[in-house]
Amino acid sequence: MFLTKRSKYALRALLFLAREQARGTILIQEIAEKEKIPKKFLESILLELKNNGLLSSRRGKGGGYALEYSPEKISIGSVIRLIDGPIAPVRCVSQSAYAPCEDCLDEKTCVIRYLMKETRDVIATVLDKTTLQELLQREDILKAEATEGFVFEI
Amino acid sequence: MFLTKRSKYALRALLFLAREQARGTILIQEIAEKEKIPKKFLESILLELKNNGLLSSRRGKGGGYALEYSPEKISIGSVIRLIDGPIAPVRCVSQSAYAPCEDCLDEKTCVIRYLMKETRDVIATVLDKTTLQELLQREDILKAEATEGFVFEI
DNA sequence: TTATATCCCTATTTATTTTCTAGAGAATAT
DNA sequence: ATATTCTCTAGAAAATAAATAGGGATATAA
Repeated sequence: MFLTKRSKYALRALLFLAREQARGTILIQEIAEKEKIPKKFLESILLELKNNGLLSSRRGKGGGYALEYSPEKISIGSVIRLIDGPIAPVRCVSQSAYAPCEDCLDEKTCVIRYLMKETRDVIATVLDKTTLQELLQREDILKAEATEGFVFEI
Repeated sequence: MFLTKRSKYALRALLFLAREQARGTILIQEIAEKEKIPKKFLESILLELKNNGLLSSRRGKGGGYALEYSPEKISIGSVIRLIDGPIAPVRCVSQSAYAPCEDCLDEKTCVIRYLMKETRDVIATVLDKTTLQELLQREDILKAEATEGFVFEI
């Protein structure tokens, strides 16, 4: 059960790009500074996102990165799968990257698998239903609450 | 998002002990063989479970391990927390082992945190509601289906 | 009491994954 | 041309996970 820094950084960078979408391309440098992400590390992350079609980029003066799709088209689940790999707690219940356990006696009757399948499904539901845009909207609400002193009951 | 081999082994061992509860104490050796778990590795796992009160043990001839509680008292969530640590995808949303992110600008308005909290909650719900006993019951059902050729719709 | 079975404990090795850095290469704008 | 910025390859460093080694402590049985 773990989100790597790599995918956390990826999400922060994508949220940043989504927020600043109107400005066109944004420098790695700026994202790294504002989001406190090691620049070289971020470079490799953004490159991976670009190579998988989520970002576009331009080199040279005036270059930088931009979202390739609008924020409501990008689900958090897809980003995490892309960066961290499968969401499932064990590979034998992964939809995107199934692999059998080497030491499993009988997959069909394995109850750990049964439970992990259930776990995978609830995780996937949460992460796939949520988009960058929804997070930005939620961010607005949280910020408003923070300044206006509301308490929001979940 | 990951279940370590260590906790998978722990669950398999506990399920084994729950199934064979009537026989009294069971040897590490037997569990290791039947469940295909490296014996020395399993030793350290069972010891940890014992030191945390889930198992009792006896040394010497006729010794072995046994469940300290009945299987309906042991939730899967508690076992995974014990062996793998917190269930939350990020520590800043962990109930059992909260820690702030070092690089977080404002925890209150962090939307990644918001989403991970939601994720943690659904995972915890699934894992904490399920006990060893329920898994054994489910196992019976799965085995019956496998032999009788039923198809079970989730 | 002696032999044997069995868990208990500490330390260490090995493997794998994650995080981060270095440095040169290629495209672009002026 | 030159400065700027992303691109690419390689790999070091750190953290975590998985497994092994070897003997110690304790209970039982003969």
